[in-house]
Amino acid sequence: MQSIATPRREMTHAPMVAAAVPPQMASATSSLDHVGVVITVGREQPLFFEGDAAECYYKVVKGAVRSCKLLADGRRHIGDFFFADDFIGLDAGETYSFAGEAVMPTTLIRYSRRKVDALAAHDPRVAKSFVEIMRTSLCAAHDRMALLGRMNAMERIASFLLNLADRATDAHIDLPMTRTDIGDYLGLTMETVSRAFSQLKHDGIIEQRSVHEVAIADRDALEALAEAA
Amino acid sequence: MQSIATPRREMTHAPMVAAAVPPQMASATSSLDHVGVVITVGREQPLFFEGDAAECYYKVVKGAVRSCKLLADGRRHIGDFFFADDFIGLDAGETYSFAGEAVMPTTLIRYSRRKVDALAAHDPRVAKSFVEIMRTSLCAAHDRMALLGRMNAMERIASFLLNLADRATDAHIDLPMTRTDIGDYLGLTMETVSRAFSQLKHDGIIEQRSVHEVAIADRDALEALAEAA
DNA sequence: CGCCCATTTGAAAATAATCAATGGAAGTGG
DNA sequence: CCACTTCCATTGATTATTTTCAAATGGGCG
Repeated sequence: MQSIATPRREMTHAPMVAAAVPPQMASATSSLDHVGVVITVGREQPLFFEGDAAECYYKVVKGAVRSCKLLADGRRHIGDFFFADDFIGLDAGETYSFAGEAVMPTTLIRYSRRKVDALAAHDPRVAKSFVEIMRTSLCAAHDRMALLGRMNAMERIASFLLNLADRATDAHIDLPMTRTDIGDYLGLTMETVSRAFSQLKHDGIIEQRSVHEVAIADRDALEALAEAA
Repeated sequence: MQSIATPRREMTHAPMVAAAVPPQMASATSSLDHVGVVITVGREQPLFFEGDAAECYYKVVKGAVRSCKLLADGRRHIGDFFFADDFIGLDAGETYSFAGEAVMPTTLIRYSRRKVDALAAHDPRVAKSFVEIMRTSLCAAHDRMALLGRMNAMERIASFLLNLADRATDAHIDLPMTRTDIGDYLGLTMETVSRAFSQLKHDGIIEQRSVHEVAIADRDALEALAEAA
């Protein structure tokens, strides 16, 4: 009875907060399917705004979503990126505490929160999978706080890339988001992000097929740069 | 049926992650009492280490606990401070993802995780209160990520003080932790923390009765400094 | 009373931000 | 289909904030 372990994602260099549904939960969450509706959202389009009444959960099918918070003077923080299989909204109270926006054209399943919560209330398997998602998110959030609080620019970028690499299916990493997005996610400016990428490329640690696609050429070196974690 | 709202803590300037048991849950969590053992821990003493098998939950009765993560080269990050009524450990997987240490002589209740989880498994009220604690923690964690990623030193300190003030029972704020602790919590150095306090004192925004006790003299000014959130 | 350790304060150094300009790719419209 | 436009990324130079290094102060505890 493995109530706790999440084989799916390693936490070694892993401050990625998004929580995919763990594989052993697949059957449980698939019971949600009949309350979900498939929707598509265009690039840079909002899913919901910060402060909106939180009436839906979402699961990403294809594409990428970011969660954003805006400070009073317009500074932006990206809380997380959500990719295929990631579940969005479990942490909401009455309202969403962040905006959800599509980074690229994205397909999602939208669930009525009311229905799903009711379903979870008398299906312990569903409830448990939700708790597990929250638990994983919480650990990842703590890892990312340490990253934001204590790592320098290159360490943050290296951790970020390793993180994405762990999620990726093949050798290359998709970066559907802009450099500004990455900066807002890592607590850096676009320029600092760009310089870090240039440095990694110059040092032969990554290769860049295009702006939005990189491959790790020297994983050991990248891990050394991120070793702080 | 208020399944969501947490009247207890306002999130306005509130990146404090620790989650107190919401008041409406008190009766539910009090059913835990007979599985808990009261323990006391001395100043700077460990409760558990990062990586230890997570066999217990804890609730602070009196005193203060910090959660710490160490980076490879010794840099330290404090994930959270836990005060009276805060619950510790719900986010643990098989092992603790951070160390728990008493900031001052502290009294806690230690719960067998196995027993509590079993209890939660067939008492929906307990399970629900746990989910609520995790949900609150997750929101607070996101707020604090934005703080760490996007706020400057003075904004972080101001937010921190307002946060503690919201939890405080009377007009003055207890700071049982050291300046280094505050720095490790806010992603700053001890010196930067100290300079911020000196500045606030100089500007008449806070008054310092002692190193570990301050009073907010000009709340509006402090809120203006923290307004970013 | 005196020692020790945390805090405060100061000066110098470093990291990242800001300001500014150039380069390049994707998409639009003629 | 090509040229134009626009937006994003890159690179460079300068500035600012915070860190680091160093010294002095002071409060609490034995």
